Amino acid sequence: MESYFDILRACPLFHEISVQDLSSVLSCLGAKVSSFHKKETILSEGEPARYVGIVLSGHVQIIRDDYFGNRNIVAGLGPSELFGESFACAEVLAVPVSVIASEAVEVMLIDCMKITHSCSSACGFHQQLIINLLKVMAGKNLAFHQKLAITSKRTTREKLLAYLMLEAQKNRSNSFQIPYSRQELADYLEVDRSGLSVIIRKLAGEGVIQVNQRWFKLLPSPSSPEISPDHSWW
Amino acid sequence: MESYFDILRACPLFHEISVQDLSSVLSCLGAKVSSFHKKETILSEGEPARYVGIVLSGHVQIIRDDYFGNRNIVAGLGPSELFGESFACAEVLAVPVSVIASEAVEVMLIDCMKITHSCSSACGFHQQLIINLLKVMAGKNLAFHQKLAITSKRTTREKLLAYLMLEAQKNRSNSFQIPYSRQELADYLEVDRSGLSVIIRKLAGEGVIQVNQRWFKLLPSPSSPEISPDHSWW
DNA sequence: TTTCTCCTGTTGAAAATTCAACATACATTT
DNA sequence: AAATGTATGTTGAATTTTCAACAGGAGAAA
Repeated sequence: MESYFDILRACPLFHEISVQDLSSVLSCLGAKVSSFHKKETILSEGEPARYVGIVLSGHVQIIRDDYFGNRNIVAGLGPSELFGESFACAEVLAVPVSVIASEAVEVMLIDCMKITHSCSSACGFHQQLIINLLKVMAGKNLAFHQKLAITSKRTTREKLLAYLMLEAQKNRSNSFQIPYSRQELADYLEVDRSGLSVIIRKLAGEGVIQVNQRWFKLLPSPSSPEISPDHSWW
Repeated sequence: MESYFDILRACPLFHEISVQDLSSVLSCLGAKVSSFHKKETILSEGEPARYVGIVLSGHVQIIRDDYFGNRNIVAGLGPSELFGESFACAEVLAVPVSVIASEAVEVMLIDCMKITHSCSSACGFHQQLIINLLKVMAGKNLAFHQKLAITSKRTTREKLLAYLMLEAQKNRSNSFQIPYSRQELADYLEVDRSGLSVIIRKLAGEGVIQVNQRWFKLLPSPSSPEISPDHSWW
């Protein structure tokens, strides 16, 4: 368990909780660690919600498939990030999405009730945990607004550029690596994969971006100044 | 203030708080009531977030306009519903959306800090308020998932039907009134208004729905059974 | 190396959306 | 009654997306 402390310290759920206390907090919460292989399902659509998950290593994706096989990637999550907290808090009987391991992943699972209900031994951390959970959820709501800002754009081109600009902002650099393959990026942006390919090539041809696999670089345009100092990357 | 008690009692933020205690809770929170005319702006994009809003009467819309004037209606909210709680909790310096009065509206505004930070007089309600706020946010997250399930559909027809089915479910009836005009519905579904008109007429022609202004009725199809007992409405 | 699979890019045709412009209906104001 | 403004439906052209099918390349496995 101790080997994950760096990840857990960066996890907003444990903000303001010291490393020394972490062990006792985790055992009070009954935290368990599980591993999943690439493509394995961590939580299936339709299941009741109970656990809050924390990504310890690897990546997971929140997905929703419709009856015709179209996949929508709601979000991708990396180390220190939480999933399932909203469903568990709302005590929904059937979660509307699935959570899958997009690559080999380790997650920590915590029964949400153990967070929101103070324990009998009255350890003094629940108050802080609840406040932290509140902030996590607020942050998740903001993330949803960002996703909406992307997918509400009408064309593939606008969606892609909106996404890339947000990624550049997150990475504080004009060049960055995205966590999605082409098909996954299309599923995230809610567009057709082949159409996305065409747009990417076109934007590169216009000198708006440079691309190499999962690497992207936003090139400064004459009108809009660059976001941050750029440096070559290939 | 007392005239709003029925609305406030139905507000999930005050769940498990008795009507007798409501007055003292509200004064402890420094709750204020404001009125806004139709189309007036309650909160402007770019402003810092501070207040949680509760709709007392009328309707508000959470909107985002892009630089080309395209409007996206993120959500519409009626009496007893909250807005702004995520931004206030996350203490964002510039909210990414605006909140406008889609019709004449009264709202109660509460400083979010007063909720999340226990007061000096140590009134015993903060713990309950925070738990309630947690559930509200969890519910908002679910609402976002629903909205994504609608807007991630690729065609206007699928978006409209997904929306109408959710409304029918909410109203527990195949016939219901939607809170949006045609333009607003198009902005909510993220599609073109005139194209939406065409689809609505087509669906009515196919016998899938009946429409009259804001009234919609989902007609049972041979394959899928109806959602609930239907009754004529015009 | 060879084979196989998966991922990505390409293409063209079909379908759907957007856009602009106009017609109609309804309500409100003058 | 006339005028005005707003909301909605209609239409056709231009644009964009989707869909299906295929080709090339990278990597894994035999």
